[in-house]
Amino acid sequence: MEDSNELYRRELLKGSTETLLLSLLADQSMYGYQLVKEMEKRSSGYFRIKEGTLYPALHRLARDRLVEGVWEASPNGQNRRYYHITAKGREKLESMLGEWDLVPKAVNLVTYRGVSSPRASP
Amino acid sequence: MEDSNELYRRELLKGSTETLLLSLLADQSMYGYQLVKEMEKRSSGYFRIKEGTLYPALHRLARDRLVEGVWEASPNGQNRRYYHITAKGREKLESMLGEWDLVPKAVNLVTYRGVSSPRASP
DNA sequence: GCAAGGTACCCCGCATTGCGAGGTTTTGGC
DNA sequence: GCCAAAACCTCGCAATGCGGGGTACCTTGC
Repeated sequence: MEDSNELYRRELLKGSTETLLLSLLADQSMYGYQLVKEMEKRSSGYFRIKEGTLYPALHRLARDRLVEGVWEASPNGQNRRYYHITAKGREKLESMLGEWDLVPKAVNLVTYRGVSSPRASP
Repeated sequence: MEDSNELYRRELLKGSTETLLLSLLADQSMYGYQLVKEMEKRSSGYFRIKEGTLYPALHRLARDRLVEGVWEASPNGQNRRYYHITAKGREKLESMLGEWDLVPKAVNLVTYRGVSSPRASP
């Protein structure tokens, strides 16, 4: 009875991938594979970004100049593409996190569910 | 500088439409047009579901037996299709809201952003 | 020295969703 | 009679996530 929820979750997470990637990259530069592992680790296994999702997303971010990818040789000699967040990327991240905060608030307005933390109030 | 955010929001909200609709219908039965207005009203204008989104979504919900649509004549005599949530729909809604709670938590784990409300404990 | 598995990158095609644009019928105000 | 609003609907596009497939390198065990 979990598989229907998996599809639901997939749809739910659409659009959030780029925000999450930018968040990680705002902290430190990483390469693709590392991003997958780090994401899973930090979210306690919740976010398991697939490679078929990751690389296209990184390319979009690069295309929009939100990150910059540079090939660098790792200590072992293997080539890795490290992604660095740009100034524009940081701006965008701020704006995205702002959106991210609004959504649950609006959802709570609609669903009512316990007036748990209406901390905002002039 | 708002239009890029609109596209982002659109992606962000993918998958949440059905949850929102079920939430409203859990409260009381409504017809399509009413759902649009009520959603916008309750969310203070944040959610403006378009008809091209609404009706397909309602049909999916009906197909999955989460809601039931019945034609009824309104006081004026005009025919409206009222949607009623089913028992299965209520179950599903619970499960969806559960997912909805998990997401922001996992996001906070990844983004760090202030350990604002770690209310969840043992 | 070599096979196997992990690291690390990538692309293609499918499924799903949200929406703009368009269309229909009925009601009500002028 | 006419036009806006209510109320329903469909079609095609764009965007995303992902499974499956492909490549190349490095490390480890034997």
